[in-house]
Amino acid sequence: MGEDRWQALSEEVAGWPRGQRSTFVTNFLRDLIVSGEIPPGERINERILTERLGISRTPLREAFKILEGEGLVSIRPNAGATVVRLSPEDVEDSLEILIGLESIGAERAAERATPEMIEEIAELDTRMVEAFERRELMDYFHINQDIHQKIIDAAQNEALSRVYSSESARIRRFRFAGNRDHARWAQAVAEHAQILEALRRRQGPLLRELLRAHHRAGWKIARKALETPEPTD
Amino acid sequence: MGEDRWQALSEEVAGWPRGQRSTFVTNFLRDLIVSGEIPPGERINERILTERLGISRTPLREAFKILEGEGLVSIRPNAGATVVRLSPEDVEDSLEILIGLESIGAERAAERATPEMIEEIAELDTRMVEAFERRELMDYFHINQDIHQKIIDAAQNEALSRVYSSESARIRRFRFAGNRDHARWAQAVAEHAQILEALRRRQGPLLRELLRAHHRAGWKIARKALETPEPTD
DNA sequence: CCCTCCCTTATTGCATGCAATCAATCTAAA
DNA sequence: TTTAGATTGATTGCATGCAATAAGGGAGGG
Repeated sequence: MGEDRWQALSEEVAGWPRGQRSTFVTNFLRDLIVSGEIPPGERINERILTERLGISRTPLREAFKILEGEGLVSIRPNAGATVVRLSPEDVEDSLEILIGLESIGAERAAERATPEMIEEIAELDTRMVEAFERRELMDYFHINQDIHQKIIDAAQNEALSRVYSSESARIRRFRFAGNRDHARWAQAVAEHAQILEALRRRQGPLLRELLRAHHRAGWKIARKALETPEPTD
Repeated sequence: MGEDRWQALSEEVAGWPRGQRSTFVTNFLRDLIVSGEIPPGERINERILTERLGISRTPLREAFKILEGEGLVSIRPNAGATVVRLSPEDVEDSLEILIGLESIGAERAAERATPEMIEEIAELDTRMVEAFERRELMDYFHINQDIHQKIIDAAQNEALSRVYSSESARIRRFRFAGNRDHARWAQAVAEHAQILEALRRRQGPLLRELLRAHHRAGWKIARKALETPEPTD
């Protein structure tokens, strides 16, 4: 559990404004966790992080509590915070919720999305296809996430956006694996074109089914990559 | 915003164990908020609460962060924590999510509930009918909440249980209003009998539709009670 | 060789102190 | 009278110190 992992982030966060320290640490830590930079099962040492970030333990510990609420870390009394280790079943559980939420969102989005929202999603789709053609997986992945969140947002249900975003973050790392397979990647791009078209034509039920199939197919591939169990460290 | 509200809870929490203080304060505060004892829009004063509870500000502030994540309070820098004020639209948004989640849960529960789980729900249902006959609204309400959560739990999807529980808490206070109308109350009890029957017979789709109708009917009544806008204080 | 107990050290949980910020009141000039 | 500015008190954000606990390691007995 190398201290060297934290070496990189020396001064980069100095001077976070008063009143937002815990928020910023939370976002920072969440990124490290969902990107997999801090691996599942790893204990997060308070002292090392506070020294590297140049903040005190108080806002860091507040961040732990927030991330615990999001299901990203687990805090045991006197044993600190560890990154939660999700089993394939946990991921599948979350994915089932996400699909359910997107189903709700899809029908509402088809009804309520403004032309501007649809246009914004269309632009993201264009950028995503470009990223695909350049074979920039990371870019592609982020734009992809963004599109799905924007479709949800188009439903204009704040609770839905909040829950979806939080649940989505939990399993982001695992869904990334779904794009490793190149054939699947190309297929996903094609599906997105259909999804956009259904949204444009405001075909709610179709949109719902397309999204459902899209996720299931992605997960089928991602699951394979996860069959290799993570190290128990 | 009387300090007297907190008068009651002097010594009752003394001696909360190390390592669980913030958890306990969180639960305690959540109860006060979802029950409406701390009204929406009210600012929560740290000093008063810490003095009454006999704890320091640190675990209390951690509780604020957790509750903010749950959408129950809002923290503004240098202006402390205030109980969020939900509009009828916010409640309806959350309710739509809850209905969606219960739909997922219903079908899974019908497939996966163990006989023990169903039996437990049946016992709760009996107790709920008794509470109805004794006209004990508060008891009834709590058992009712418990039944819905247990149905969800029977789906054996941890993410679902977590999200449902959190989202349910957010709008608990508002759903309470749905039972004020006596005709509706009796109707709700009858619907619960059908719901239990569908679960026993493992009729997933039927269970789903019964729950959906149950919630919609409850909300229709509750909504009336909320048309009277809350004081803007 | 292994197991148990004790001790040391690292780390956590929480209380508290200090500085920054906000809010309310007062003063003075227009 | 009104309003801009200053001032003081209350409250928050964060850093830090101390006590409690856990984790690790060695000594001693089996």
